[in-house]
Amino acid sequence: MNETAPSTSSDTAEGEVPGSQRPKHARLRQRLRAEVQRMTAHTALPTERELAGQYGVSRSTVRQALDALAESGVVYRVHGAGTFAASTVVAKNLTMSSFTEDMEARGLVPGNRILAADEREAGRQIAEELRLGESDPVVRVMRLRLADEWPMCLETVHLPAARVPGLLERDLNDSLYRILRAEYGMRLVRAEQVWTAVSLDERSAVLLGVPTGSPAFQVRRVGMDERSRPLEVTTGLYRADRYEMRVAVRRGLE
Amino acid sequence: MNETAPSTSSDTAEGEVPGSQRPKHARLRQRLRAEVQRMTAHTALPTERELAGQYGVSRSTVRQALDALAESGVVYRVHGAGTFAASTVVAKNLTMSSFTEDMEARGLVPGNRILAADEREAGRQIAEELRLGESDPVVRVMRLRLADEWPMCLETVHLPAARVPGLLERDLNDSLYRILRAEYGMRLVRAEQVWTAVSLDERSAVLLGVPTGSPAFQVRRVGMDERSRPLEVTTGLYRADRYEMRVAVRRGLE
DNA sequence: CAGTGGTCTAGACCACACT
DNA sequence: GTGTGGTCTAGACCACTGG
Repeated sequence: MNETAPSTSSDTAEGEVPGSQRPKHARLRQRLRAEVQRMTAHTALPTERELAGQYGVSRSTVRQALDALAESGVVYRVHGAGTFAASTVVAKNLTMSSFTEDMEARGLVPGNRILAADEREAGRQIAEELRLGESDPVVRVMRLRLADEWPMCLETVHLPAARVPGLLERDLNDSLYRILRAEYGMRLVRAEQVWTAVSLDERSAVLLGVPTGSPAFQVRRVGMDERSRPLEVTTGLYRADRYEMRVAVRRGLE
Repeated sequence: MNETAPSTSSDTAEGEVPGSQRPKHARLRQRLRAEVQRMTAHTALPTERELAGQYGVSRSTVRQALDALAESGVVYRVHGAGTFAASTVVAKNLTMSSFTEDMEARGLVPGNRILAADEREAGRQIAEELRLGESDPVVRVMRLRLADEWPMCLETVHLPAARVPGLLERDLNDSLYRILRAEYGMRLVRAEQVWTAVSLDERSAVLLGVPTGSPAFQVRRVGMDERSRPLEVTTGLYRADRYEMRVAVRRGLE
């Protein structure tokens, strides 16, 4: 990217921390995404060879950037013809995100009301999902999650107690996942989720402020680190009248 | 792949059509996936350089194959340490699939009962989603979809009539998407889906064989080709007691 | 046909993990 | 240190689109 010149002493420009140098393909991807999103749909981008020249990188690096953008549906490629801006993306790929991030992405202000926070035995199902013993202690946090002050979701998080000493003494009104990452080094990067549609029982309905029997989304998630080790189990109950899931999907390989 | 030897006359083995030669990275990915799934979790794969040697390809090609496997959660990589088999993947990435494929993936036998098949005006919403005029004709196909002979889903497909001449004279008990692809060259590769949880009205509940007010998944999908041009709009109503959605998700880039 | 994206190679250097 | 994955380059050829 920067200059092609051998070494003008400053490779990191504009107040960047020298050590935090991101790879060229990542920076290029970011720049291209910004430009593409200002283009009208189906407009052709410069060719890969042109981009390589313009940004002073090799064609492989350009392709690495474009691969990611094509993967997430920002551009599409037509073999032999070119690379084009895709239609305005209304739905993103489904990614792992916290309630806080999810609401912020929807333009809503996330809120929180702790209903319970305690330590208890794992029990059969949780133990199995977290790969613990049945009587191992787990921390349970139940929260009513708000969007613009209104009830949106009833959420229960289970964590291995051994991994999060002192968690119950902390302020849980913050994003729990920021705490887990910052204080306990738990980096959730993958999850397996099971979505089901349910009718709300009386207790849940009252908490969510809707009639008993109203439809709701139930999502059960096992969050894992990069090595696929389970770190947390979360169950969420979302009001169906206020929550929908938008997803962009692609045909898989072979 | 195969032998590194210059040309043993047969590069395409086992009854492959010579013209259908798939790229090396795709074949390697397939072989590696098969091997990895026979390994126990967290076992290290050979190094990238070893794999390159073993299969007679360059390291870049190995990486192209491994990138795809890491993306889909089959393996994970640890910088400086190696590449490892991930835990048994119970959920796949969410991909675009037809009802038929979906049921077959679940080990169920898909079935079909046509409820209606006709041509009508698009109307406002469909027209907008298919980028047609409001009074342009669309073909509508309503089907009750069965799994192991039992009602699973109520599905309504809308197609631009101009794109599918003679469709209504065909046997629609087959996979509709196979017909669209084979006969009309419509290649659905992307879709935007909106999932909601609903309570079934009386008419839908009767058709699905459950009590009125039972919970259900509703999914509305706009299917598109590689250039993001909409080709079909489908609405599905799934019995919540027989259908759940399992998804593997990852944290997005930046 | 010229021009585009798709594939592949060989080689270099860097950043990180593990011992 | 040694070895791993991560980044990047320069160049070659193929497959496809579109005039």
